[in-house]
Amino acid sequence: MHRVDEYFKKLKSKGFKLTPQRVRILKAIGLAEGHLDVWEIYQSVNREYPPIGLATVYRTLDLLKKLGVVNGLGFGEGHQHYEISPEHHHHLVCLKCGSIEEFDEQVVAKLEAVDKLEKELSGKLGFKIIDHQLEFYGYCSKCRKIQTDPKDFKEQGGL
Amino acid sequence: MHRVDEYFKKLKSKGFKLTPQRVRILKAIGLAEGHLDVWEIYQSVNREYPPIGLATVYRTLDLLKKLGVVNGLGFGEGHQHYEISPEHHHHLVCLKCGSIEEFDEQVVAKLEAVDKLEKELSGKLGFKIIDHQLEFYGYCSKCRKIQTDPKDFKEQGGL
DNA sequence: TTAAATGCAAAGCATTTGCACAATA
DNA sequence: TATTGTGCAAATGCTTTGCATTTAA
Repeated sequence: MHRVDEYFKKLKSKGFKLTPQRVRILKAIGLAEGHLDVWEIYQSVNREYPPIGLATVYRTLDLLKKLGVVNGLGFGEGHQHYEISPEHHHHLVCLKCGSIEEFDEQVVAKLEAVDKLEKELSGKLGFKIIDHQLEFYGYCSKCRKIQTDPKDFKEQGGL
Repeated sequence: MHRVDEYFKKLKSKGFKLTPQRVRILKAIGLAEGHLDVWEIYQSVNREYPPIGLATVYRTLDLLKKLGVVNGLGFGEGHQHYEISPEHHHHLVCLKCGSIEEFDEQVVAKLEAVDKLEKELSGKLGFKIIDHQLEFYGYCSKCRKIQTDPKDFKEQGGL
């Protein structure tokens, strides 16, 4: 059974109604390749289920977030991207161009340490930890070459 | 010499002008206890330097971010909070009430593993890493007690 | 002196909200 | 049938931008 289907049960068990909109929004997020933002989710659902309002998308995401079913990720763009709550997620965020690369954990040593820490913290701090996110900030290969000075700043759209 | 002062030098050396606004914005962030958001920074600077515009705060933060001097942290509130770029920063973000607690790293085992990983990644991925952020998501002690169901949802302002 | 920076006000988006109507359980 | 959920459109709120003016170097 796919994780998304389990979440349908969770909604029902909590007394929320299982509407076509909610089902489709959750599926859209779950089936997407990357992390969709609100507008993309709206578009995606609209393709097969036209009469949906943007407000419904926002309200549903709000609900799903609070149920711990999806996570909203902010990358400093001014709006959020959503994903089905995963084990964890790691990103490389470029401070200049804002690009976001996901990196495969297997590229390097595992992050067992973080998982272990998560468990320890959960016990000690009275904070029930559901998920974590590790992000690295820096400059992507492209941006490492760019100079940052007042003159270029304007031309490059602020780098 | 305080790190903030070094950043003044960095600005100058890159050819940017050292205006009173920029100095005060940077100081406000550097001296603050927590992580200020744009409005708080604006208020803070206004107290001693009235003729400053909100737009200037935004533009300055943009510049400082791109220079790697400050970091914008998004906690899913719809707007960012700023801090002088630190070694690293770890938070506990409550998925229900949105509260953010910073946790003292010393509470538990150190996160050497993350620092080590940072170095390894820097070499392998062609991505120059400047900083990282580790966030844990879950429910704070207060919110663990609250029920999430349709009836309460409205009354509690969506929990 | 001159490019860069600022303030103000207008414009642009993203998100939230009120309310009448529709739909689930 | 009783709530809960939805769509629409208006309202908010945060952020960006254009332009005339000021200012650091």
